[in-house]
Amino acid sequence: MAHRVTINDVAARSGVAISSVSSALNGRPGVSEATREKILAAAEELGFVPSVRGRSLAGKKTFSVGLVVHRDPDVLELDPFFGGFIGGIESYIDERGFALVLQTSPGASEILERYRRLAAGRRVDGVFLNELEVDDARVPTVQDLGLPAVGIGADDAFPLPSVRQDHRPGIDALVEHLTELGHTHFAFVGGPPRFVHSRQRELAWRESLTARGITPGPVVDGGFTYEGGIAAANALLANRTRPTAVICANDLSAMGFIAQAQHHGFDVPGDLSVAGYDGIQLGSYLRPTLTTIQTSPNQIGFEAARLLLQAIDGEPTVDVNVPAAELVIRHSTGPVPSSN
Amino acid sequence: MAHRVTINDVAARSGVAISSVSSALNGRPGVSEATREKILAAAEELGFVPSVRGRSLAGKKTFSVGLVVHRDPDVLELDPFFGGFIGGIESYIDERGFALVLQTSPGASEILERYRRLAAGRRVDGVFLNELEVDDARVPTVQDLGLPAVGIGADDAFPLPSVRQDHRPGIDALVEHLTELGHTHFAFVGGPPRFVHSRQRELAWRESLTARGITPGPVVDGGFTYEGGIAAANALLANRTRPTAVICANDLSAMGFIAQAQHHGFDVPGDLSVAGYDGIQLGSYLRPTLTTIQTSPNQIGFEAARLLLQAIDGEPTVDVNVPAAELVIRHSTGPVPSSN
DNA sequence: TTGAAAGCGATACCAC
DNA sequence: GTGGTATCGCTTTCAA
Repeated sequence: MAHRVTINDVAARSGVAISSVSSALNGRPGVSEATREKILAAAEELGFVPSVRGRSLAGKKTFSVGLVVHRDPDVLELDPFFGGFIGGIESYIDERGFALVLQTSPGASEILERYRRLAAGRRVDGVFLNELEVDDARVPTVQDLGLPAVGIGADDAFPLPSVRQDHRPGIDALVEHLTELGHTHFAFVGGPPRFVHSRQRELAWRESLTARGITPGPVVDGGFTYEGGIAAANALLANRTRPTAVICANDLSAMGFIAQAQHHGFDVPGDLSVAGYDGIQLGSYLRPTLTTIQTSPNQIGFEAARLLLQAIDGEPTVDVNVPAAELVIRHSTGPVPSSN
Repeated sequence: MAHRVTINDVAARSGVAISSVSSALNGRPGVSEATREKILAAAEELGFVPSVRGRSLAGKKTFSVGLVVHRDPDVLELDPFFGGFIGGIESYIDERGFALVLQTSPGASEILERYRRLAAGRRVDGVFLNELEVDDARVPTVQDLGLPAVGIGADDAFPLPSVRQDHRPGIDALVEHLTELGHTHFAFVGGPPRFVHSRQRELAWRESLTARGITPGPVVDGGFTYEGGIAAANALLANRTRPTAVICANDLSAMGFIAQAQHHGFDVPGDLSVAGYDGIQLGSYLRPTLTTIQTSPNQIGFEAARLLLQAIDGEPTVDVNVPAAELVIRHSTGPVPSSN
C-alpha cells in the first residue's frame, strides 16, 4: 500500500507550515484566503484524509461515541428499537466525523465494567444510556468518570441531558379509540418494572383510564417478550371476568398475547381487543394486524446524538422531546363483544 | 474528574523508565521478573488503563474493526443476522482490547465511500465484508487500500480470508424430509441474484433435487423480504400445476409466502409445505411454526473476528467452515396432499 | 536489564 | 499571516 498522506506532505506540497495546513483545513482564522486555497488544492490533490489517530491524541477527543447494548445478542435480534436508533445516531454523527462503537454485554453485572473501560481507555468521548432503569447505576458511574452521556426516555428528574418521547398522547388516543368501541374492561400487560419506560407506559395507561372515569383493570408483567405475552394471556384470560381490551407495553408481548388468546379459542378482535406499543414492522404482517403506538427510534437516535456531541463539546444542552408516539389503528382492536 | 493516570505516573511510581513500563505491561521480554512485578503492582494501584489514543498513534493500530451495514436502518430491524453476528464478533474482540465500529449506509453507492473513509482515516484496522455480492466491488477496494478484510459466506475462489457455513447439508436434509413426505413438486423462492448466498442456496436446492432424480420446479425472486414472499406466493400459486413444497431462501420471505398462501385459502402444511432459511426466533411463534434451516450467525461472527485479527497482525489465516446449518422441522411442512 | 530519546500525526500556542 | 515547536501517551529502537 502506498505511503499514507500526512499533514506534512500537504505542508511540503503547498510550501507552508503544518500549523497553517491544520488551520486552513479546519476552517480556523489566521490564514489568508490565498494560502488557504493553495493548501486546500494540495490536500485535494494528494487525497489527504486526516488521521483520526493523530487528531485524537492531540485534540483529546476520540471522535467516537459508545452504545452498550445490555442484553443477550439474541435478544438484539428481536428488538425493534436498535435498528432505527442506530440509524438515527449514524445520520447525525457521520457527517461530523464521529463513529459509533457498539458493545454488547450479556450480563447486567458486566455493564458498568464496560462503561468504565470505555471511559478509562478513553475509547469514546461519550455514551448513550438507553433502557434506563429506576435508580440506574450507570448514571453515577458516568458522572464519576466524567464521561458525557445522554439518557433515552428518562423521567423528568434525570440529571443528565436526555431525549424523550411522550407516551401519553398515544396511549390516550388508544384508550379513546377503545372506549369509543364500547370497551370498559381494560387490562395492561407491562414490562419489567425496573425499567423506567415500563412504568411510564403503565402510568399513562392508568391515568388515561381514570381521567375517563374508568377503573383500571388488572396489570400483569409481560416482560417485553413473546413468552411473557403468552403467560400474561394465560393469567388474564383464566378469570371469569376477563378484560375485553388489553394494552401491552410492547408489540412483542402483544404478539405472544394474541397467539395465546387465539390458542385458547378467543377471536381477536371479536372476543378481545389487543394493542401493542412500538410499531414494529412485523405488526402489519400478523393476522390480525396489530393496532399499536408508533415510536420514532430513528428520530430519538438522531436527537440523542446531537445532544451527546454538544455535551462532549462542553456546550450547554436542552433536553429534547421528539413528537409523541402516535396511534396506529389496525385490526387487532374492534368493538366490544355484545355478549359481554 | 481526576487527572488521568498515564504511563508516566506508573513509571514514576515504580521508579523505572516508561519504556520498561510499556514492556512489562505488554508482556514483552527484557524486564526482570522483579521490576515487572513492581510495575504491575504500581499500575494496579494507580488504576492505570492505557490510552487507546496513545497506543494507536504509536503502535499504528486503532484497535478497532469496522462493520458497514449496507442497508436501510429500517431493514436492520428485521434482519435476524446482525444481532448474533455482532454478538459473536464482540465476544472475540472484546477480550483482546478491540472495539467494533458500526456504520450504516443507506444507499449502495455510498458503501465504497464508507470503506474508503474508514481506511483512509485509519479509523479501523480491518473490516468485515458481509452479504457479499457477485463481483463485489468492495473486494478490490479493500485490496487497493491495503485494508485487512474478512469475507462472510464467500464462494471458494474468494481472494480474502473468509468464513463459510455450508448450505448443502441443511437443504439436503430438508429436501429429504420433504421427499419422505411424498413431495415431488418443488419450487424455490430465492433472494436477489446479486448476492452470493442467494445463488448458493438456490444451487444447493437444485443439486439436492437432481441428485434425487427430481426435476427442480420454478424459481422466483422473493427478495429476502416479507413483501417478496407475498409476491412469490402470488406468482407460484396462480398456476394450475402448483408446487406442493416451497423452499424459501430466508425466513422472512417464507413468512410472507405463508401468509399470502393462507390468504388465498391454502392450508399450510395441508395443501402446501413451506420452509424457510435462517432460523429466526419468530419462526417458532408463527402459526404454523416454521420449518427452517438454522444458521449460526454468532459463531460466524466469532470466527470472522478471529480471522480478521489474525490478518491485521499479519499472520497467515486459514479459512473457516463453521458446522453446517441444520434442519429444524416444525409445522409448516407436512405430507403431500393426497388429492394432488 | 534498564533508560533515554525518537517518532506516530495531528493541534495549539507563540514568536516572528 | 506565518512558521516553528511543544505536546498528547504510547511504542520502539538503541545506548549505556
